[in-house]
Amino acid sequence: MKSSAKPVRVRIAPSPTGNLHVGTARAALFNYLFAKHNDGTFVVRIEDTDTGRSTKEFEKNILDGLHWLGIDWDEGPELQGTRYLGNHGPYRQTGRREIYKKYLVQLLNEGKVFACFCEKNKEERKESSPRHAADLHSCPDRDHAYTLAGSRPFVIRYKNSEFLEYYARKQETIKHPAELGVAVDRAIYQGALIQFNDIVRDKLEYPQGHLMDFIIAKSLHEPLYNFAVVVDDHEMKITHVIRGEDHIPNTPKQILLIEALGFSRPEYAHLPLILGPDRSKLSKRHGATSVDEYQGQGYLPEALFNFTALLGWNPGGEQEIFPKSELIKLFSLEKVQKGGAIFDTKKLDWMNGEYIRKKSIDELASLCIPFLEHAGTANPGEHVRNPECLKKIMALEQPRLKKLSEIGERTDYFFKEPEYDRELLKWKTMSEEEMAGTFDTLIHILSDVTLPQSKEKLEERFLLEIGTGDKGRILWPLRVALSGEKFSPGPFEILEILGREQALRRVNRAREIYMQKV
RNA sequence: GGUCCCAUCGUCUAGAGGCCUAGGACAUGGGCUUUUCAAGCCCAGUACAUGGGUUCGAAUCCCAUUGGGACCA
Repeated sequence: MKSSAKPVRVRIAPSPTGNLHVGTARAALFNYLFAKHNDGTFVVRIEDTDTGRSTKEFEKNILDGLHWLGIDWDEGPELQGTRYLGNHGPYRQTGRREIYKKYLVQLLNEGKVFACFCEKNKEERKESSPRHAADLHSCPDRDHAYTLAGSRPFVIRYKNSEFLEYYARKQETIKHPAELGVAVDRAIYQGALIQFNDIVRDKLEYPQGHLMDFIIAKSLHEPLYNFAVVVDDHEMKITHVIRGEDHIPNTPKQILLIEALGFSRPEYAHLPLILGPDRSKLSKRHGATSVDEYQGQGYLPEALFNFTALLGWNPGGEQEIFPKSELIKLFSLEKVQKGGAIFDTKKLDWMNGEYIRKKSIDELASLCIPFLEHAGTANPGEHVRNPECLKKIMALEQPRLKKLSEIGERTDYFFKEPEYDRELLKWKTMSEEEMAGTFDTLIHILSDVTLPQSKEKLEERFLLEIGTGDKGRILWPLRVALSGEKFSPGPFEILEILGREQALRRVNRAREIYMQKV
């Protein structure tokens, strides 16, 4: 998708205060798809701070998670920004303090912000102020000249109320916001309505009267999110800001800052939220929320990528399974959904199964080995060491598996003799005599055949013996004797893998277990 | 509480005024196949939140109500 327009540049700004949340991953995914679709650049900038304790660890987790999903970036912390269009780094907020300071000083000098030395901390304000007081903050410092004198703590506030006064002067009928108190009528403040375009939802607007002086930095060295992100978007030449809907309320503040700094406005696209089953924003109380948790449960990156891409976006056809390249080809922000989407793991499970079935046996085997070892069932078993055997097991489980993490539990009977209830051996309503006969037949056949043999050959041999009767009479007890499970793959497949010695031992043991109690 | 955003099956969604007695997928139920479970194939049920407009015609456009969510406090 070559476009003759200027190349798009998008970014994500994860804050390393936790693991890679699926919401962040989805935002990354959409940025990635958009960038790739338009032959543009995808930037990762880390919104770190000094206060975060395990920031480094979380950052690694986030970047690893993105890599695992198959989302790679053109500029970001690991690549040093050397791949495209020169260096826009550093890509960590803590490395850019001088840049922020420069713009902070500029705004102070132009009188567009002021240093506020109010001692009132957050708790005090909460208690002493009427509702909305935080929005209508006024303090004696706002009229003072900027000074660094004194070591008192201060915050830097954007002087929004001044601009409101300007609008007020333009229209004589307008009252000063302070006089109006809480009720700010948007019609009265028409002139102060911040409007911006959103690719997903068309026009959005916000009454400026609701954001009076707001804090943009805690000090010259500690910029806050809204300020830092505006500076970085400008410095990094970001053309499209694609992020979650929860950022809509930040946008007007950022626009005010963009205008104060004389930057140009990027295009905005706000993505619908990913919700939990109760329709509130997906959070820990809903269960797994981070990409590494899904990885740990044995979801394939392709499946999670495909599933997440279709959460809040759809290319319009009836297809469900899309390889990454196809998603890139089809992606468009215009087709992004407006309403939030519930993260439905049932559908993810199905999709994961589809991707598991697409894997080659070799790939599946190497993906499963860590899970087998983790489950402890593969007691570094001879079967794991024996690749031929492992492959056969994989082929058996491939159509059944929804998550790789199930592999241990599903196949542990290959690695150790199964435990089961005596009654499970009985097929429908067989009598004791019939069961005894079945065991005789099984031992007879198993002693006769030479294993290993293909399951087709085995089946042929057994059917010869069984004749035209009810096959379950022989096959159900055999299957249970071999697997100990109520549900499992067929007896011939298991037989083929276990070998004669093991099979005979298990059938004999089954007979013992069955006879014991009578 | 204030502001903003959103609204098609249980869930993800198709739908850009007539192709809609609303299509697909997951999930659910039933069937085929079958020694069991999967996989596969076939079938079924289930949705345009409500009320007003606009229009010859509305899931689609406008308004209100209701409901949900986000952000701020």
